[in-house]
Amino acid sequence: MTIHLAESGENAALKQCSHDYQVNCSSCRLNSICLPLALESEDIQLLDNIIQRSKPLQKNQHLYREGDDFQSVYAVRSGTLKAYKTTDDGREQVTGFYFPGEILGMDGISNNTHASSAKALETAATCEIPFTSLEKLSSHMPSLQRHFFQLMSREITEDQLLITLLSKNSADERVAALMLSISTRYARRKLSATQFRLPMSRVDIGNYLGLTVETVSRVFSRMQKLDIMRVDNKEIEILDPEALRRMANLGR
Amino acid sequence: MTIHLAESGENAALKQCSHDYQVNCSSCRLNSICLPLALESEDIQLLDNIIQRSKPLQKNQHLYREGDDFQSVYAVRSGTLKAYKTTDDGREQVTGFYFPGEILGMDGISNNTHASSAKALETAATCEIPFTSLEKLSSHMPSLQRHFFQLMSREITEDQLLITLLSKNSADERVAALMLSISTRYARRKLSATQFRLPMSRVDIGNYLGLTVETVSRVFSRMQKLDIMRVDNKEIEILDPEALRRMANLGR
DNA sequence: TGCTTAACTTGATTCACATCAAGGCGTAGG
DNA sequence: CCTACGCCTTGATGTGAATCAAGTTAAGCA
Repeated sequence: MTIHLAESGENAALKQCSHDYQVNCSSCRLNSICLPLALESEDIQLLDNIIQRSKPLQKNQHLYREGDDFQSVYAVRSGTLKAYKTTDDGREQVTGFYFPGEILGMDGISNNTHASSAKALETAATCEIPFTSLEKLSSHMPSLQRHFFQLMSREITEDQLLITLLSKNSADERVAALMLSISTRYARRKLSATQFRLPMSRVDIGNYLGLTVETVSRVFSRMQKLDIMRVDNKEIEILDPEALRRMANLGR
Repeated sequence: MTIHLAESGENAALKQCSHDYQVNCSSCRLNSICLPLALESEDIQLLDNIIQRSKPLQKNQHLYREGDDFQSVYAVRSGTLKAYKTTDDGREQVTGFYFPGEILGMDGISNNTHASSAKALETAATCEIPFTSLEKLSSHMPSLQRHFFQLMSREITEDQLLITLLSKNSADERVAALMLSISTRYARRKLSATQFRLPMSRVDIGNYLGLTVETVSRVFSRMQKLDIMRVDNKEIEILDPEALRRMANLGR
């Protein structure tokens, strides 16, 4: 069972502080939304065996960088990360934010090279899933194979949503849509859907949504004035979810 | 030369006119860029067995529609298709163009429902690959599993490219980038990289790139005036590829 | 504790592209 | 053959968000 104890007792120590350092998928409170989803408990055990849990990343530390050899995909255990690409002229494009239970790094599969960089927006812990092991395991576990195909497909549909957002929606709509998306993701983890702290800066938000910081800031002010949200720096409180949905104008 | 005889001898007839109606992967001239890529010839045979080749779609016919049950992914054999989503307020977002050898429909895997619609921009033939069969086959053929993971990952990285294009680049840059992309895809099929016919309308281009028809048209005029491209309705000739790359401003 | 720098907000101005409007051209159908 | 419609182009005008410019608040650090 023991995977890579550097020295004695590490595993035992980890078990003791399991609230911030989960040691296995079976006991992880994210397992219903993460990769183990839809696996039998014995299968979860097998998956568990290939997963490597490393020490948390500090804020601004990289999990991987664009161009790095692709070895693994990662599940977020705690904290938040952003994925981004750097264009040749040095500008940055944020391609996604990753919350606990979400998987990142799949864009590296196609070329065996990470197509984007990932850095921690705050202290963050991840589970590393070596891809070759995952591939082998998938061959023997149809439900895992299926689930991983679905995860990749989900990434595609989410990218398409962002594409539509960028090409068809106004600044107000984009920001509102992001707030709704974040709210939903908190709710999925049984956290408040109406009060939360944004882990990313205004710059990151603008960057993700194809807007400037100034515009993002103005939209927040506008939402505040309309009593749709209370915005106190990174603390968000959604006062009128219905109005927010109307503002996002995405339908349902 | 006769193409789709309904009655006897269909297979034999097809073999005779294999240049426009490929009957198997082994003899398909697209097999080096399509799904069979990286498969052994005996494995290609197995893949071949699950693939269904149906009669061509006419222009504007749908291959599948958003919301349809997901059963299969498709490889383009000839012609071109566009994938698009319809937003709740009725507008359309083109999410991709698919040329011969390219795979579409993977966005349906996540929900067992097609997340976008696909329609033929001109007469087009496809190979239907039933997904459950593909899954089973993948379990037994590591190289196929790997290749399909890579295809999905490629779709992700390409969507990310479009995201960056939409959020960071000017109208000129977007159109130039699309022309380069199309040029590359023709070249991959050993066709001219500098002279080709655009299968899609200006509306579709605008829709894909988040621009209006008028803007697309103006960019084409500008390119023509600068002697970067000759544009005669849908006929394109790239006169100065280097200048086009500079205009796209994507670096290499 | 105060200093320094990063992150955010707000206002004034500019600009790229959308919108509105009209005319040209190629193709299908009577 | 002519008419009609879809598709494309070009011009004039409007506008949402970018840019430029300050100032404020929050946060790291000596």
